[in-house]
Amino acid sequence: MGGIPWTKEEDQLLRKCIEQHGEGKWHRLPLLAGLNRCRKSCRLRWLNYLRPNIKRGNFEEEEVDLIIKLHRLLGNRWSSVAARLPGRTGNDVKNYWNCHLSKRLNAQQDHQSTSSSKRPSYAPTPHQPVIVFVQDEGSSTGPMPKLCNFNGNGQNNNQIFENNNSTGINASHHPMDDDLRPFDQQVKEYHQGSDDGDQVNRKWEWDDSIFADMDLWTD
DNA sequence: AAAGTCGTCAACCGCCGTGGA
DNA sequence: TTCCACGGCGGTTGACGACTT
Repeated sequence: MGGIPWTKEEDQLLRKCIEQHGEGKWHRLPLLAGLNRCRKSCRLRWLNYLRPNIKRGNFEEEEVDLIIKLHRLLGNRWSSVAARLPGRTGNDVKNYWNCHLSKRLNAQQDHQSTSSSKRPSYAPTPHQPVIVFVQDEGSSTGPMPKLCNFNGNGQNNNQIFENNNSTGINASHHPMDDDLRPFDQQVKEYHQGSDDGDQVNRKWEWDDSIFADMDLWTD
């Protein structure tokens, strides 16, 4: 393991302390619990192992499917992915991805890249929904992320896009104007560009909008 | 049976954003 | 405005068990 394993006695002390004082105040917890561990270790041990309702064991097929879909939408934001998987932690999801899925998907991508036409590395596979940043007309909040589908040439499939008016996408806005840079970069710039000082709420706001869109897509 | 290799996953590390002083 | 403490997160590490040679 990557550190000193927790003993049953330490787990007991941590659990007892959190039952008494509640979650949070991690900086005080080692002292309160009488543990010779740093605040981060205590928090991690609780969140990844001791918290009630944590699901252990193999991932089910539905969970794996969901992880793949969510990762496509969110990238390596493991805590956000895990938030949609009841009982699973970000660490679990991350480990599962690194051990199982990244290799599997890389192998698939290698196979695709040798058998299909040229496509930019960040471009989606055909009919794979991706996020584009759309400036809604009359909106003062700046570009918002929306799901969009692509055809096999790496171009937007307008048919699907325009049929998806229920997502709130402005059909008069041509999707090819949208930004197709790598997702992580767009997220970073999106947050950097925020000037309302409420980035956390805003992040969840658009996460939810993406999932609302995704539901429409998968229905 | 022994040695070497690989896969898994708990734990740690370092960075970032936030809020309060 | 700056500094600092804290919470939170993703990336990485490394021990250990399983598997292969």
